[in-house]
Amino acid sequence: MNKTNENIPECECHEEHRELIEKGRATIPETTALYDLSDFFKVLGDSTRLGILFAIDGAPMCVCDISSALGMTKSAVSHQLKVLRQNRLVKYKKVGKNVFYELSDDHVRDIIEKALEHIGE
Amino acid sequence: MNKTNENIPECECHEEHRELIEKGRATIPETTALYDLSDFFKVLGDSTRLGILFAIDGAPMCVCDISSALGMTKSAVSHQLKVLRQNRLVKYKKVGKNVFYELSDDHVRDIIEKALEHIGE
DNA sequence: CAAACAGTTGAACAACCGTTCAACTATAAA
DNA sequence: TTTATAGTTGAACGGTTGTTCAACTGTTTG
Repeated sequence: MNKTNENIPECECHEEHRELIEKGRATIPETTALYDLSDFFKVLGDSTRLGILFAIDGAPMCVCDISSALGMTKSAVSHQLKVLRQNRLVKYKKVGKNVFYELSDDHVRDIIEKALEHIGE
Repeated sequence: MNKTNENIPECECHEEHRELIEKGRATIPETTALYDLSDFFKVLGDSTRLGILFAIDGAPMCVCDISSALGMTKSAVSHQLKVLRQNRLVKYKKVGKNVFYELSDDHVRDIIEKALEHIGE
């Protein structure tokens, strides 16, 4: 027979596994920290944003140049730069008509490098 | 006057910045590698999947226990475990009626730790 | 001043994604 | 073999997200 509206869980293993469950639950960060972490990875989970980060790694670039390097419109790039700005992954300087973007610190580079190592296997 | 259908980019800085653009473009990995990388981060960019990874860090857990630890239905957890399986972030063993999941290697732990460091600032 | 250019922004649309629901498989117990 | 439990799966629904389009701001140049 089918249970509609499957409830949160109440399986037999709970008797023996209660400790395990508690231990598992204890290692999960609090909700807000978990959301912060997933939000951070979400920002890196887009090829356009990653492309921008790679492009400006080494030397700062203006929006137009980034657009050119990626082969995308300035608008699309600007929208993604906003996301990167809001999440503190890039910083920028206004120089005349141009806005130059660069990586905000080395942490991000490290994380991306570690991820590339992980994939290359 | 407004340019509808904004084209890829053709700004003045291109004359002087041509080298910079080429350099930027050169540091961007090829398209498939960029997609692999963003796909990897996409997998980590969900609080449910992160929760699962934290829960099973240390000791393998069955689906029902993971569901209990997260306070979610088995179905929702199973769907996300499938994503984690397909991306080689977890491995599993069948024992009787249960399926025990654990982290597939230490790489992921390192990356998550680095990301937590980055956020805590 | 006006014109041109760099960049930003909001609305809209389509594509994507996570959860729910219902049904299914498989193993274990009665 | 029948029943109950653990887990998986596909469809559907609603919310999110990335790009496009059009309009806008601000700076420089003529």
